[in-house]
Amino acid sequence: MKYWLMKSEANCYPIEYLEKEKNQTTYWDGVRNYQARNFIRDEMKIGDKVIFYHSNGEPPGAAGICEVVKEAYPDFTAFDPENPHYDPKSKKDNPAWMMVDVKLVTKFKNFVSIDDMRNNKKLQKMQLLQRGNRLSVMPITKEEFDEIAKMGVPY
DNA sequence: GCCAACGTTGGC
DNA sequence: GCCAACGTTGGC
Repeated sequence: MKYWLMKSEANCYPIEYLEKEKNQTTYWDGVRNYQARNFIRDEMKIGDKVIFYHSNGEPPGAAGICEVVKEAYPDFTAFDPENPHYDPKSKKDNPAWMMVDVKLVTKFKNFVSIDDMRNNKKLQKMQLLQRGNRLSVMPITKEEFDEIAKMGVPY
């Protein structure tokens, strides 16, 4: 099993929206970066755990945990000219962009801000915290996942 | 709203 | 295939 961190803009699709979805499940659309796409297409498997991260938030940070419940399939929002994520380069017979379905596991009782993560020695190496990081989907280690989960849901 | 960082595009 | 210009991301 792998562990991931995925960013969603806090003012666009916060974790509260996922909470309200039917079966607390949604499709993760709008990834338009090849490196992130490759992770989704090639490496994400059912049961993988994902840190749901709020970017552009007040403050930015980890809001909860979800898990992959459906593996990569074409991101249909790329085919729709009306959709903000429309990309004419992606054809139905040769889709450029992929998505997975994720289901909410838990929303954190304690929101874990990016400052909290920066101040935690065990999380220093995370790609998220490196200068200039822009990837919206990135792998993290089990240790990092467990640490964030511990900070988010204290006993 | 600013702007550093970085990915993508397109002329050559 | 290089690289300048441009667009986007995302923390601040």
